Amino acid sequence: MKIATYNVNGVNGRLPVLLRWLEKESPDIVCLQELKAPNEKFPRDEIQKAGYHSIWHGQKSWNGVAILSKTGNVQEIGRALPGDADDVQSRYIEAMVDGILICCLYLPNGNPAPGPKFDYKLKWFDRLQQRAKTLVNFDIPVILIGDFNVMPTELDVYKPERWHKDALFRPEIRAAFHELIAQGWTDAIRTLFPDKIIYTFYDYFRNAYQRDAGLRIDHFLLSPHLKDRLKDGGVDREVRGWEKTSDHCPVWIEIADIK
DNA sequence: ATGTCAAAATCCTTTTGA
Repeated sequence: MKIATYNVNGVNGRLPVLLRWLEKESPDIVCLQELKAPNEKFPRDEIQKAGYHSIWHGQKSWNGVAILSKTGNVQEIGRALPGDADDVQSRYIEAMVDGILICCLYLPNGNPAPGPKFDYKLKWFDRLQQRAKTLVNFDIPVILIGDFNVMPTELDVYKPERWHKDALFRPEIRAAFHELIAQGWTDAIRTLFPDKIIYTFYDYFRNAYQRDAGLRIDHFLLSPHLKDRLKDGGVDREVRGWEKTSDHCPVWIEIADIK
């Protein structure tokens, strides 16, 4: 089973790119982030024509997450991260898909830091840790998937010394990510490729993609049930070079089916 | 400090978030 994540940076503006990639790579399950569309403007019909059932949690202008499935065997569990009833940002959706609990998330960017946006990121991260602490002990496979807006280590940044004060790399944020991992989660891509430089995002500025000046911020965190079923993974880097593309690349993993 | 991109409001140019 192939599972992918893709921060599309506007699901309608990037729809031709999304459909072209779905056709080419044909993942079984896809998590999307940054839909930048209200619920009524999600392109359900076009995605259905491409062979995918979808559930989504949209919002006007910003944020928005969705889960796509080829089988349509999807049971939504929730569409808000517990812990703050006043949080109106659409950044989380959770569903059982083909026997796996898929948690699609778009963690806040947090810049500029310090400031209220960084405080919101820290609080959101704390809520994610709380939810994850419950999920990691579930007797079913669980994956936390999406744009975490965190580079976990210096290997995940093209020039780490330039990023120490950035909200994506500050010590507090890296510490939060490592605390999350310590609950028992497996960073799938880093586990497959322990020493490899892998980026999932390239800024639109200064020809970052052409210079390979990227960041690894899109992650799959596997619960203990799935650790031994991880077969392969990678980044569809060439998609970042397509016309009218997102600033993120699609990322994917392959999970062995249950025998 | 800079740079790019897309979409909304301030509405055909500027502001915003990333």
